[in-house]
Amino acid sequence: MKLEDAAETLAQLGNPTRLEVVRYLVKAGPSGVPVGNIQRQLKIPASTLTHHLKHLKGVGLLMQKREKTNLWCSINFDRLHEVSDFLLEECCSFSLRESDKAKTECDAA
Amino acid sequence: MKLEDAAETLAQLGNPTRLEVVRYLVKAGPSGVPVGNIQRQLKIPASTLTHHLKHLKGVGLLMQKREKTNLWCSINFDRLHEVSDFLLEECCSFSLRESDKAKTECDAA
DNA sequence: CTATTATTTCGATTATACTAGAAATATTTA
DNA sequence: TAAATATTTCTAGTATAATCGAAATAATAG
Repeated sequence: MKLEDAAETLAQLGNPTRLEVVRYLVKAGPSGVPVGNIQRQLKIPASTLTHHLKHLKGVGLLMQKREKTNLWCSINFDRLHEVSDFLLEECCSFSLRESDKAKTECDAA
Repeated sequence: MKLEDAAETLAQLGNPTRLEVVRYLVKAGPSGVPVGNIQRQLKIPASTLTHHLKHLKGVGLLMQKREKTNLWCSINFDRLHEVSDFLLEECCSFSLRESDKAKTECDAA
């Protein structure tokens, strides 16, 4: 993952409203949730939500699938992994928490 | 980690210049690097760099320690872990990549 | 076709972030 | 104290983002 792409993706995750949506979708799992459901559950005005969904889709975090009148949204877990991987990329040998220093999880890397 | 804090931290990581700094500091390891070193290596104007370092410090990603005229900067790896943990929080059971679906790493969660 | 429900576009307001040059401050060395 | 190096503050221009109401556009069901 290129730095610019990672930055853009992180920036999109860095908005509280969007992060809330992401968390909601993560909990919803792969089957996803309709837009209106998100809107009602998280009490986000429809136009605001559409705006944010477009952002999330733009960086590949969101997948959408139409079924009848509903637009189902689901998280792209692979993309979420890519971002978190980028954050920890190449820091394994330095990344042990103090509390984990005695363990050896990272020895293999 | 609270959602608002995670969002704020992710937002700070979401700027390309700052993410470049973070990556540089990650590679530098726990001993860190002086501000001027970052500035010259990444060719970031001093005032711009100071500005960004303040942001990173503000969300606890950056630790600083003075030694003579140099201000040494190092990454707070624990904080970096907290953020990436938040991203994957509670998505373990859904978070297998397609290519990993056959494996069982997440079965314990 | 009409009504209903779902979602998006438009438009406008407001706020905040990025950038960097110039000047200021701090710290050390001579 | 003066000179040199390191870092920060000040300031200002420019750009981009967040928000949401109202109106517009799907898509389906009756």
